[in-house]
Amino acid sequence: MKRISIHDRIRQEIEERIMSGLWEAGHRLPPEHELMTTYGCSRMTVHKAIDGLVDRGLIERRKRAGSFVAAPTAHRAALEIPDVSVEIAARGQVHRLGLIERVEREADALDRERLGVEGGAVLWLRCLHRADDRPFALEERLVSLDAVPAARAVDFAAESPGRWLLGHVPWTDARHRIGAVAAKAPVAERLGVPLGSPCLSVERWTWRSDARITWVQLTYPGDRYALEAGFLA
Amino acid sequence: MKRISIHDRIRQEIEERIMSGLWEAGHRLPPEHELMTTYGCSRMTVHKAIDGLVDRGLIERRKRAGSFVAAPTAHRAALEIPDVSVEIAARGQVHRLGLIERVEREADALDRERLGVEGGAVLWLRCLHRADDRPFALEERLVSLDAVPAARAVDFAAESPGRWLLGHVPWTDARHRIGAVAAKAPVAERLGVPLGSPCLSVERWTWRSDARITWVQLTYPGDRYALEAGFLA
DNA sequence: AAATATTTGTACGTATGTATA
DNA sequence: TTATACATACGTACAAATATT
Repeated sequence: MKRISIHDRIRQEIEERIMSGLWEAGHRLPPEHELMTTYGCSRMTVHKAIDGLVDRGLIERRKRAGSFVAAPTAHRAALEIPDVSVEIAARGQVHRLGLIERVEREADALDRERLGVEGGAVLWLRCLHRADDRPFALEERLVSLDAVPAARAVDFAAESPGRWLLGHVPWTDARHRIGAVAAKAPVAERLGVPLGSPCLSVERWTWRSDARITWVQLTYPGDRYALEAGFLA
Repeated sequence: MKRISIHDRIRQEIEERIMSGLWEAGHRLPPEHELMTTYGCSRMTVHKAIDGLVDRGLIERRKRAGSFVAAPTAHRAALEIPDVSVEIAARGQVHRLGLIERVEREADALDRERLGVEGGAVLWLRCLHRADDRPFALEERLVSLDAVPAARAVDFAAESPGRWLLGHVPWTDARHRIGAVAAKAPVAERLGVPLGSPCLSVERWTWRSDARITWVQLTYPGDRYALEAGFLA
C-alpha cells in the first residue's frame, strides 16, 4: 500500500512542520546529509523533496549555510477568471452566444492603445453572452491577427472567442482591471438594464512573451453577477 | 561562461517551442531517450528539464504514451488586496481616516449572517478613508470579539482596522466578493458622489481555522478606483 | 484476452563543481 | 584558506502503467 513516493512523503512531513508553525520562518532545517540518514534514503531523494518546497516558496536555500524556512507570502487572493461560457455552465444555466459584430481591420488609434501595439491587422468582435436567454455579459474584444492569424478562419458565432483562444493560444501573462461603470446607452440596451445602472467591468490584456494577443472588456449587470476570489496558499 | 545548467537550457528550448506555437497543445515530444541523445546528456537530466515544465503546467506526461504539450491552463489571476492605507500610499497620496461609528453589541441577525457566526459579541465599525482629503472608500466592518477580544482596547481612529488586524491577527483563509453596486443615500453622501452612481464593492470574509475573524465591505466610487490583478504562473 | 514492448517514475550510488561561513 | 553544504550531472536499475500486437 505504499502508493506514495519517498520524496513526496518527506516533502509532506516537512511541509507539515512548517504549516503547523513548529518550524517558523528562518528556521534552519537539518542538512541534506542528516535528513538522508534520518529517512534512510539517498541525498538525491532528500534533495528532490526540498526542491518541491522551494518551488512552492516554502523553503529558501543558501549554499554553505543550509536550507531555511522562507518568510510567509504577502496577502494575495487567487481570482479565477474562466471563460464566460464556463461561468454560466457553473451556475447550471444554458449558455447562448450572439455575435453582434465582426470586423477585420488595420488597427486604429484606439485599437493600438487598447492592444498595446504599434499597428498591424486586428479582429474586432462584439458579442452578447446569454444565460438561460437572459443577457449575462457583453463582450468587446480585439485580437491581434499578427499574433493569432488562425483567428481569421474561426466561426466565433459557434464558439466563444474566449474559449477558442484559451484552447488554442498559450499565454504567458495576463493583466486585469476590475471596476464599476455606469451602463451607457448601447450597453444598457443590450444588457437590458436601465441607463446608468451599475455594471461590473472586467478588462483583460493577454500576451505571449512580448506579443500582445488580445484585449477584452466584459461588462456584467451589477445586480446579476459578482466575482469571487479565494485565498492563495 | 556556462552559467546555465543543462536541464535549464533544455527546459528553455522546449518552452520556446511551445510558446512560439511551433509545438501546439497535444503535440507529443520526443521520448526522453531520444532527447537524451540529441542533447548528449543523461536521462535524469532530460527528465528534470521536463519536470520543470510539468510544474509550470506546460507538459503532461502519460506513461507508455509519452509527454505531451498540455492544453493551456485555466485563467487564474493573482489579485493583491492590501490594506486601504497601503493602497493610498502606493498612489503617493496622504491617507486620512475618519471613524464614523463604533459599537460593541451582541450579534444581531444581520451580523450573524455577515460574519457567519451563531452569536456572540461583535464590534461594528464604520469609517471613511480619505486620500488627499478626498473620500476614497467607505469601510463597514464587523469584528468577532470572541475571536479577537483585544480589539476592544484598540483606538481605531488612530490606526485603520484593516491594518491593525493584519498586523495582530493571523488568518488562514480569506474570501472575496467583488461587484458593482449603486450608491445608496448614506453611502453617496459620505463618498460625495451622486445618488445611484456606480461603486465598486469589495466584501471580504476572513477566518482562522474555523473561527470567523472579521467581515468587511469596502465601497469605492467607480470613477476613482479600480482593482488591478496580475497574472499567476 | 493476454503477453509484450515502450515510456515514464522513482531511487540508488557516485562524482565533481560552486559558493560561502 | 578550508571545510561545509548545496548544485548539477552521470550511469544504472527496477517499477509501474499502458498502447500495441
